[in-house]
Amino acid sequence: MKMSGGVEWALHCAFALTAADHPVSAARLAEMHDVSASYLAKQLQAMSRAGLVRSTQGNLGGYELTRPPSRITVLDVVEAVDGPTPAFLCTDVRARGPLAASPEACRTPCAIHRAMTAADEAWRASLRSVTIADLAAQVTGEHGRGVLDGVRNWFNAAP
Amino acid sequence: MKMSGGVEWALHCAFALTAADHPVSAARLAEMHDVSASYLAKQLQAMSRAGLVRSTQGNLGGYELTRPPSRITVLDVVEAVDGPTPAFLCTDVRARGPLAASPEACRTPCAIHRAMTAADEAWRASLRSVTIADLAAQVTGEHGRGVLDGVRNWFNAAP
DNA sequence: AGAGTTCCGGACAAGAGTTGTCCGAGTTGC
DNA sequence: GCAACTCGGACAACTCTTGTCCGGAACTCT
Repeated sequence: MKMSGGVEWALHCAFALTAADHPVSAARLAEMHDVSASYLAKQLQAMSRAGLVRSTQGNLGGYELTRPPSRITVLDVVEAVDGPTPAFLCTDVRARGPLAASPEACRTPCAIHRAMTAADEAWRASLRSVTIADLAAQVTGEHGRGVLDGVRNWFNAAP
Repeated sequence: MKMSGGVEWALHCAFALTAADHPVSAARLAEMHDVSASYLAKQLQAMSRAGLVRSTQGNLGGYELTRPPSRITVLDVVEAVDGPTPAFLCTDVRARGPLAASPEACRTPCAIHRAMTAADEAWRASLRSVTIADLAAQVTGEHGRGVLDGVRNWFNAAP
């Protein structure tokens, strides 16, 4: 089981956009993190489809957050990029083979399915409890306010 | 993000082996669940490597649980088949690019890394809280004792 | 209005990981 | 000792992710 690597990029972008007061282009975000611009664009488009960021075209266009960072959870970003589908999908094994359970017994999800769903929900709840603003607060609390200021200055500097 | 489909098979096998008092061959387990025998063998080998089941070769060989089902958690099976690697792997994006953080600032995992690790741990804790015996108890509580008895009888019947 | 940016969506190739199959090594029972 | 049966790991086929690229549309500045 592996999560899409683009999730990490998207989270870092969401964190960086916290310090921006202008739209930031995808190319600039890619340059900042030293990652592929073409591929990062794909993640940003996914975030745009999910309504987390707003994209403006044109000369001074780019991406900006649609909501205050305290209203964007880590789960929002993960689901936007990686998809909302749970990792475990039940194929109803109990309904196959010579000992197949009766169809009416399969109306409720099986015990295995429930255990996996509960774990998935615990995972989501944990990600839902952390917002982008929390991440920013942790970073400034540990490494000082200079980090976000540096990002803002770099965004405002000429390319 | 998608989990290996073999995890579901392995869990069903672990559940079925609860009702067995003899070693059961991989072919018989595959026939019972109507899945590919060759591929199911791979999952059983992984469980054997993890020490969850013991394999005996020869004429009446097969697989059997090494511990009582109350000592085998769902997480044990998931990690045996799907691997113990967490889904999220941090590539230390903050240490790259023109705004790279200083190396000494990267001694501790970044905030994003911590959030993902905490969620992963919550997921694992949920899976760890359910044992194979719990699954069997749920099934008998909902569909009666006949289910496990049927499995046992089918195992004891001649192929 | 025109030129220069920028995003958007899709098509496309490369790579990794999963899914599935096969045959040899070893063991057991007769 | 023999034969039958089993597991175990090595071997392809396939799907999905990763990554790239290009044309079209929209916006800003001159």
